[in-house]
Order: sequence, then C-alpha cells, then structure tokens
Amino acid sequence: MRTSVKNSLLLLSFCRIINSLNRFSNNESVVLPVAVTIKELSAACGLSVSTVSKALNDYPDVSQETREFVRATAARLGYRPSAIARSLKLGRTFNLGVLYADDSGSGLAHNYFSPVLEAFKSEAERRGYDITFITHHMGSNQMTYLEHCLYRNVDGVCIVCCDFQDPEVLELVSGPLPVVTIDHVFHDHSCVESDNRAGMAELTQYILSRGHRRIACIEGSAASVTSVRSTSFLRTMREAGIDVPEEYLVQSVYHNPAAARQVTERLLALDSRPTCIIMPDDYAALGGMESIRAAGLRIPEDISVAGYDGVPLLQMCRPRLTTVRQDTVAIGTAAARKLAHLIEQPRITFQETISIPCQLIPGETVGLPPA
Amino acid sequence: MRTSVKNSLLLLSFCRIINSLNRFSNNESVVLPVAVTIKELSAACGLSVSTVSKALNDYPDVSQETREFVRATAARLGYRPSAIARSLKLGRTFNLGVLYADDSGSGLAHNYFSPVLEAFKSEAERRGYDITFITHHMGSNQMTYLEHCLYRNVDGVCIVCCDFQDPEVLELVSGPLPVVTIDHVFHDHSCVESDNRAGMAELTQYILSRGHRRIACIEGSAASVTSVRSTSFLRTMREAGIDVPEEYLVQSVYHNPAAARQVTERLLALDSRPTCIIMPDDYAALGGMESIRAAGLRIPEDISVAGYDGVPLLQMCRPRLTTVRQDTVAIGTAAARKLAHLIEQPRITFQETISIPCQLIPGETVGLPPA
DNA sequence: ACGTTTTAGTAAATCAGCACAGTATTTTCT
DNA sequence: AGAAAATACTGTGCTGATTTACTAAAACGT
Repeated sequence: MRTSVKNSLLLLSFCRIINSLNRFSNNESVVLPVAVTIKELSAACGLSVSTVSKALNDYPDVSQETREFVRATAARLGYRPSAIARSLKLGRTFNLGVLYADDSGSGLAHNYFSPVLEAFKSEAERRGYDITFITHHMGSNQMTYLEHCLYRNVDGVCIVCCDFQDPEVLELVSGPLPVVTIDHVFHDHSCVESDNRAGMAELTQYILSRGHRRIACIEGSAASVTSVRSTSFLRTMREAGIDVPEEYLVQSVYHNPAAARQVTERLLALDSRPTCIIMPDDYAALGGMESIRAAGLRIPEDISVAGYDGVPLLQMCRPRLTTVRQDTVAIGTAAARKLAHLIEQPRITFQETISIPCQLIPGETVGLPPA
Repeated sequence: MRTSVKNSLLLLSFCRIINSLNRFSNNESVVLPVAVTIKELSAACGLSVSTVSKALNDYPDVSQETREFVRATAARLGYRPSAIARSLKLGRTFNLGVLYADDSGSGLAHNYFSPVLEAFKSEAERRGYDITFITHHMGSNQMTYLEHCLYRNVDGVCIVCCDFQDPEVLELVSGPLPVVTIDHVFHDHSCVESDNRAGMAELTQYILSRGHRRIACIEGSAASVTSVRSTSFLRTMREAGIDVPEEYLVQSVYHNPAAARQVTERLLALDSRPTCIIMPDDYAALGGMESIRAAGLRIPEDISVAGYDGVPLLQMCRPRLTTVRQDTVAIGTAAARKLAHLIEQPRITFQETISIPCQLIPGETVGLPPA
C-alpha cells in the first residue's frame, strides 16, 4: 500500500502537469467535465476497481489512509458514480415514480396538487431521490402505469390526483412496488391526506356562526369512496339541529369551474335558495361565483360562497375567498418521507394514513345572510 | 430454425401448463408482474439472447417468422426491456433533464412556467422521453447542475425559469449536453420564447388607443440581458410621439407580488401619477393592484393596470385583468421537439431561436384615463 | 518459531441489455 | 459443379458499477 500510494502521488503530480498542459493547449481554464469512470479513478489511484468502490462505499476492509486518498482523488477528478451502472447492479434507481394523471387536464398547473408535488419533490431530493412521472403513453408503445414503473425501475410510487377507480391504478397499487397515495385510502397502503373532516366541520361551523341556516354543499368527486367532506358537512349540520334538504347536497367534479357553474345555476333556481354555497374547491368556486354574478347577485351581500384548498393566488384577489387552507407543504413532505421509509426500511415501516390538519381562512365571501 | 421453432412451441405449451398450475397454486388469476429478463425470454423462445434482441430491435437479419414469434412470446410473458441495462450500453437514457430553479420560490406552482412545463412533458413523453428535474442538492452531497445531469446521464436539458447569470447554469450550458432554453437566448444555443416584442407592442398600442398617455412600465428582470419587453414598450411609445419620463420605467422582479406592490406605491406617490401601469406579469399585478386599492383608488376608473402572461385562473377573477397571453402549450411543445431533434439528429439540426406569437387579452383593468 | 487471526487488498462474477464479429446453412450465379 | 453471396443465427465482449470469494501480508499469541 505504502508504495502504491507513493506511486499514485507520483502519478498525481504527473496528472497535474498534463492537466496544466491541457489548460494551455485549449484556451479554456476549466477541466472538461467528461464523466470519469471508476476504472479511470482506480488507475489514477493505482488501486483496483474493487478497492476504490469499497473505499467510496464505506466498506470496513480498506484502511483509513486508502479511503481518504481515494476520496480525495475522486474529488479532484470530479468523479461521480454513474447512476445507471449502479442501478443495474443494485436493483435500485433512487427514482420515485409520480403518477399524476389529472382528468381535469390541468396537469402540473393544478392549483392544489402542484404545490403538493413541489413539496414532495423537495423532500425526495433531500433524501437523494429524483422523480419520474408515470404515464401510459411513452412514445409509440402503450404501457400500463405499472409497466412504466417496472420499465424505469422506480423504487416506489406516489399516486396523486387521479381516478382511483381506474383498473390500471388498481394494478399499480396491487403491484410489487411501495405505494403512497394522496387523498385516497387504499386498504393496507399508506396515504397522506388533509384532515378534511375537521376542516369541513370548522368551515361549516364558521358559516353557521355567521347566521346562515340554508347552506348548500357541492360535492367534488361523486365516485370517491371517502367523500369525507360532505359527510362531515352533514354531520355538523345535524349536530347543529339543522336538516339539509336533499337538493342542497349536489354532485359535481373537482377542479372544474364549468361544472360548478352549472350546478350553482341549479341551486340559484331553487324555490328556497341557499344563503351560502360551499364549493368543491377554490378553483371550482370561480365558476360558481361567475354564475352568481351572472344572476345579478352580489357576494357576500346577497349570497355567500366558500371554497376549499386555500389557493394562495386567490387570496390576493377580491373578494378574498373564504376557504380552508390545505397544508400542501406538509402533505407533500409527509408523502415523500413515508415513501422513502417504505423503500428503505420495508420491514419496520408500517402502513398508515397520515392526516394533516388544515386551517380555516375567513375571507370576504361569507357574510351575514341577507335579511 | 424450423426445429427450434417447433421446440419452442413445445416449450411454449409446456409453459402454459406451468402457468396454469401457478394460477391454481396461488389464488390470484393474474401472472405476477415480476420483470422478465431477455434471458428468460430467450430461453422461452429457444433462441439465443442476441437473436431475441435483434428480433425486438428490428434488425434485418432475423427471419420474419422468428421476429413475430419472439414478439408474440415477449408480449405473452409481459417482457419489457430494462431501461437501465439498455441505457448503460447505449449511452442514452431517454431522459430529459429539466432545470427549473425558481428564485421566487413557487417552484412547480409557478403560474406561467408550470403550464409550459406541462406541455414540455407531454411532448417529451409522446417522443418516448421521461423527464428528470435537475437540482444541486441531491441527498447529502452537493453537486452542480451539470454534475447532476452527468450523474443521471440525461440525453439533453431544458433550462427554464432560472437565474441565467448563475455560474452553474453557464457551466451547464457550455457542457457537452444538448440544451434548449426558454425565455433566454444563449449564443449558439437553441431557445424558445414568446414574441415579447410584438406582444408588448400590441399591449402598449391598445393602452394608447384607450387614450392613455402617462403609462408606466414595471420591468421584470433587471439583470436579464434581453429586456425586450421594456424596450418594445419604449419604442412603441416613441413611435407614438410620446416620451416616457425616466421614473415611469422602473425595475422590479418577476413573479413577485410583494416587490410589485412596493414599486407601485412609489409610482402612485409621483407628482404626475401615471394613468396606467404595466406590470411585469399577472401574478405581480396582484401585488400592484393591492397597493392601488390600499391607496383608495379604483381600477380602472382611477387608474388602469395591465399584466402579462395570461394566467387562466386570473381570467376568471374580477376585474378581469387586461394582459397578454403567452402560448404556454406552444412554447413547451416547441422546446421538447427542438431538444429531441438536437439529441436525435445532432448533425442536421441547427441552433435557432423559436419565437411563439402571443395574444392581447383586453380585460377590464384598462379603461379610459380619468378626466 | 510456528500457527492463527486480522487486515487490506485483488480477481472475477454479476446485473440486462446491445453490437460486432463470426459461422453455418442455403441460395444464386456462371 | 463449384465459387460467391445472401440469410439467419450464435458467441463474445462491453457498458460502469457492486459484491463475493479469495489471497497475501502483517500482527499476534504461545
């Protein structure tokens, strides 16, 4: 070892000379960032490839001296292990799949999910994972979500914002990969969601406290197994001793202003019109408010409106929407953390549903009921 | 060949039996989606690995018969080539890096860039590429943008929405990878951008046509080499024979309502207050409008405001912002297409700046100047 | 001084594919 | 009929890492 270190130190200074020659030959002062392989590094160190690999990966059977020397040389040459080669051997890619199929078509521009995703991505990166979006139309050949995941060898998947009834999603969930879902609970799988029960209860109570009694609620996803929000709304109303006429609880679609617009029109046409309407979400609320304005009604003087999500952008518009803020950062972060745990400690990590508190934002769109 | 096909047909039916046995042994009716390797496939076909590979990759020297047989068997076994192993040999990953470092902190939730990115992603996927976000804080160890790209072996990079003066960005641009930028031109590199000159000219002319003469313009990026928008604004004003006082052209930051708010306050405090303010972008306009409202002024009766970008969400708010819509879909799509060309036909693809037309949206925030 | 343990390193196998060179076998041409 | 050419397939090597099994040398105890 001692001699080989000496040799490599010799080689090292030789390299320096070559390097400085290069600097003069092409007129750039930076070393060309061509990828250095472990083989070149081992040659530069005067050690075998295996030893270099061990030194870099903290194996116990290399001397401290060698370890440091290898590390230093690696740093000097700008060596970065090829993620590809490493993945091939390790069977891990340090890539997380993100299934983000948005039926409403907003994709990455989705008001609620894109900040969630941003937080997920940040936390994933902090833990050394890159993310890969999962689709089923890669190039010319179709593949299912699961096939895409296996093709790219992602270490785990986060399922966000999609049709949870889709057979392809079910296939993915029952597949071999660790899965975390957001806003939907699958049996025996981990999930992160807002505490929608509490959130909706708080919102409803707030609206009640302003004196409203005729409150309508437009439900987002009809198909959703857990329409916790409307359940919570109904329960809170019942507890307040108010019964909700059947026509006050209507079905619509999440994140779809046009749909909300239609449904709102129907609500406005009712004989006993509600004094307040709870929209499926902030974005949909915009559609609802449009139809209210179109009917010549003022918000909140003639009718009150509440949203859900707490889209920051809308908090800067007038009138400021009364809504429930979902903690997108906490949701995304928790999902990434959970998924990393499921991947890294599959034995000791248990499946759970993580509930993130949300917060009422009393804006300007819920006022007193008209006299 | 003929015999080997016969053999493999025999083997095939044998496999079917095994398979059906499996179906009975574990009580699931689907075949476990464990990744099938080319080796297993070759065994199932009774052919060598090379032949199978050739059959799948459309090499000329396999018979039509064999090709179809291999394809069919592959489909039956659910074989998918491992992207990892293929990348290792080919030196290509079919992954595109996306550098999306947003100083304003909105990340994926950015109002203008996230739809651009969505379009980029869609087009990339259509062409068989996945995308990988490039950062410099992967896990515990820092790396530069270029290092991250080399580590993940992306085939090319799209640079969006970042500080184009950052030395790391410059390193990436001068690196060995094909690069396409959005909204910033580097010499000898391809770029996609809105035709901001025409867009801003149209906006300015529109404002002039409403009778405004005292028009202020808040510039987005001070550092930007090509502050085309403000140049175009000034030129249009000059052509209309109006000279713009120095204090009407002010610096701020893109996508930052708070900054716009401050700057707007200063504009409002001027002795000869402008009758119309052009904001850096729609989102910043929200901040500007806030400070206008805080000053007790009405929009557009007392003062007019224009944005830039055409964020769809804001078009659903009242008052509807007068703005210039950037064609995010065309921009993202063009960028992906260009990058794919640069990767796939490096010789015959030339570097160019692609200019996408944008469109004036006459909203409600630019009215007549107060009398 | 001898055998045993520990330490520090190396060679070779492996991952899953692709590409090149090579080899039978058949077909074509003169 | 014999040489040349086309066809259809196989074997080997290589991509860049990790890991297992193995070996040489040093340290140690008796």
